[in-house]
Amino acid sequence: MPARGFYVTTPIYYISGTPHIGHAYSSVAVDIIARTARAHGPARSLTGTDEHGQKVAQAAEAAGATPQAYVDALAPRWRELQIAYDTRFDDFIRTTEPRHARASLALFERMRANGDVYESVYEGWYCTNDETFWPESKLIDGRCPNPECRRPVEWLSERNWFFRLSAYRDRLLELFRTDPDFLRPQSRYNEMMAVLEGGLDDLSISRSSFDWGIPLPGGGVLYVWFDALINYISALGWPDDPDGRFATFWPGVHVIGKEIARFHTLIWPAMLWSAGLEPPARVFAHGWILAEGEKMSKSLGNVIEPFALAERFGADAVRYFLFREAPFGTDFSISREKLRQRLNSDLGNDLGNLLRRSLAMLDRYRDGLVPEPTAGSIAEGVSDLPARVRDHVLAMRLREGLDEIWNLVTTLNRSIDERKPWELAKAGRGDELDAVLYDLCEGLRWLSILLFPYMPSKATEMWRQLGLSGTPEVRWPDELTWGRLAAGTQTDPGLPLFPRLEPEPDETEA
RNA sequence: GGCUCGGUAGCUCAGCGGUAGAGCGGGGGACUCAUAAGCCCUAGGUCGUAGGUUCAAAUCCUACCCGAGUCACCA
Repeated sequence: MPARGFYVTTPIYYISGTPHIGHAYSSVAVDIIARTARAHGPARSLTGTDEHGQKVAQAAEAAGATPQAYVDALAPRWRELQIAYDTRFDDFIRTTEPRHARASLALFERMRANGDVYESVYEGWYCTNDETFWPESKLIDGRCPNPECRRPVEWLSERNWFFRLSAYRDRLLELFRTDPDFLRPQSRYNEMMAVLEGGLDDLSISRSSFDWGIPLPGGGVLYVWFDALINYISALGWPDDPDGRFATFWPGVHVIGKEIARFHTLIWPAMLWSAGLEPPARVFAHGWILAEGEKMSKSLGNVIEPFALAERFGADAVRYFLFREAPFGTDFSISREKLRQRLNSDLGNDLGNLLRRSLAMLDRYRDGLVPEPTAGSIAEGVSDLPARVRDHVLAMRLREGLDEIWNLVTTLNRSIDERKPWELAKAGRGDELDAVLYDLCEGLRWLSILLFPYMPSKATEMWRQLGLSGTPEVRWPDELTWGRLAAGTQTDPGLPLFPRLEPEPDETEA
């Protein structure tokens, strides 16, 4: 861990959309990374909503509300998603907040002062739905070429501000070449390199045909994407930085969906450079969650509803599934059946049952009191586990982090079968029995701490059953030392951590 | 169509120049502390196809087939 602060963000979510499992996925990923980082030093996480743009203005009008009233009514839904998935952010930014407008205008002015912003007339065919200008050649029968849109386009002639993005191509190429980890995974990196090698066009960064956006001096508003990106630094208090947050936490790490890699790795760094600031430290573009191998869509009727999912399986089980099922970064499929199987097998059988059988034996043989270990232990094999988990998580190898943690789960289960506490008890070999029982409790304490970022609620319940005070949200370097668990601790077994789930009636069994 | 990524045991994936691996599922076994959980044993898969380079190729090169993505401002 570097001494400076660790800063990690989700994309800001377009407020008029419907929260779905992909949003939860981004948020949980950032939450896991941030909780792990906090266990080692100063860390901040950020999420929020993107509230400007013509689409929002039109939706508001259709709903008979002012844009501001409209977005105010929608914002709580996005906070609810955070609650449903137990994600905890240090800040939640809305692009309609004054602090964001201030930062956006300041950035715009700095870019202009540096000569990277110029005024020009933009004429062309414009699709309101996509908020995009299309070249004549792309139109299909005079309509928007986006297959999911296909609405009629209109001829617009606007005097707008443009950003000299083309001037930053060489610098971007250098960034990509000198830091191959700047954008991951590799496939996204390759794609952006291809775009760079093809050259960049200047970018229109204001709109004058509608007014729902951050107003510019002299008329017009900032283009929604331009202001959206700035959220990452406006939330840190830039440019005034009264609390020193920007100085401490920027540059940060952005977790995004793969479809917006271009904005985050080409446009955003160039904007920052133009204003004399550092580009983000790293961008991780994750894949999509598919339903049975297909993209979720309303027309296919296969949309997985995030609130119902968390309700049925529990936030922690879904969180676990999302990051155990596939390497972070790739597309993968989700289904209720797969989720149930993971829950029963990994969480119920391996982990939940380990806690239960361990505490049951402690109860039976030692009245639930953690014994004094006087014989050998399994400590040698696990000493470097926390560092391995930390390295994986902070490098966004979230699946590998869980794999490592599960090695300890397996080690503890195996150790029970090998050392056979029931035989030790019958034979009156008290020291050896104490050693086994201590190892189990201490191992479970470790698991509680290591799993806290992934499954905060269940990890806390483990902690409670182990009879520990406080929560498993502790500094890893201090607490993950074998033997810190105090002898004499009174444990408090409870209900099964992950009760077995029976198949749903409509579920097809494999 | 250009470009990118992938095609390895039933499923999900790791390996990426040196005698084919893991988890899950399936099959078998010994136990009993436990959520009929856990533990041990068990997969003989022409590593998409066809060529090539090499003493040696899932592992490098070429062509092709299949799937996905991107080029088109939805996590």
